[in-house]
Amino acid sequence: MSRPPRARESVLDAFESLLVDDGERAATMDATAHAAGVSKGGLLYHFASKDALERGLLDRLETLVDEDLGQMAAAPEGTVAYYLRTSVMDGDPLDRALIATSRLAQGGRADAAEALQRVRARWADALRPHVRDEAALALVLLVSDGLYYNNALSSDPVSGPVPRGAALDALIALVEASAH
Amino acid sequence: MSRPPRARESVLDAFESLLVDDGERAATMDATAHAAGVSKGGLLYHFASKDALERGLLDRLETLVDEDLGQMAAAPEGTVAYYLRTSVMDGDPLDRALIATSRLAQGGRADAAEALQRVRARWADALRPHVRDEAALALVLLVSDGLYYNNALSSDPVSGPVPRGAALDALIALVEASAH
DNA sequence: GTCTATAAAAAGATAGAC
DNA sequence: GTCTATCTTTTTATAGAC
Repeated sequence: MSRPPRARESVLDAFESLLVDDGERAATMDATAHAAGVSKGGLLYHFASKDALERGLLDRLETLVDEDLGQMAAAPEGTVAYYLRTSVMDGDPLDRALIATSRLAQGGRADAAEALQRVRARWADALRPHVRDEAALALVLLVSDGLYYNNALSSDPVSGPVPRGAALDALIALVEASAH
Repeated sequence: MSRPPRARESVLDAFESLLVDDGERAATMDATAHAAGVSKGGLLYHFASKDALERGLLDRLETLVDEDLGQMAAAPEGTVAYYLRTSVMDGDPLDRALIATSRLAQGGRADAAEALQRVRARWADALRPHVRDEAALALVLLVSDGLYYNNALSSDPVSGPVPRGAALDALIALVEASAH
């Protein structure tokens, strides 16, 4: 278990927060350094370029997805239900890394878009044994993508058009009925 | 029917194309002017600022959604099937305006995000009479959102993870079975 | 309506002190 | 490891000629 430097992690946290809360435009190196409480020079010691900073975020995403795949396999409510429920953003580290990466991808960062497609393919492989056929798999994946898309759009993650509580339960029941 | 100046429209086309093809980062005023075949001064005559250019795109989206709602109500295959089928990007003007607006939204443009939520609400109102309940409505909307999200991520709109042909037909059948 | 020239600010990156 | 100072390039915007 290699422990990355604290300062490096808080720079990454700040970059991620700026992306999630204010969009790709706002996530400059200057703003990131300021939000992390370091100078631009301090930031550049840990990440030598904007590109390196972005790669740092993609690496973090990869690690968090590894962990999530483990959780998913062990979920008592079932793989599909776990996957859908955790697609509704509640601000956990994976949610944040995913939204932040999606902002980079839409900004025109090709490797961020590729990273997102890669993690989606890994989730697809994990779900496939638990659904009836490919159409059912597509349905589950697309509903999850839709949930993330809406999470990414609304500034307020709690209100907005994303179903929560009983509405989310009903949606999951509906998808599971089609998929199993 | 007010006919907007040709040059103005081609500036808007160029801006939209840059957003769709290369991302928000690439869609600068300089690049837009160049792609439209005008000078920066020429562009600024039609759109006095970056903000005005972006508002121009949002206005275009609004108009195209008006037209689409008319088409949707008259679709012989049914409202839900029409909605889902046209959520798979085939490069028509509405697809492009929607993806371009989504890039602006993720870039941090609050009014673009609001515009997207507004058009989503209009589609929801049009679909509601044609589905069983709110969970079914959420399902249809989220599958569509998921399709757009994936369209927006893959540089190549034809390959990539979005179902086409028979796979799309199977998906639509599955959703309709749950929704009607 | 469209152009060139130029200003003003912001962004990414380098150099070197501490 | 972290800082300040500086440089370069890019981006937005203005002014004014044609």
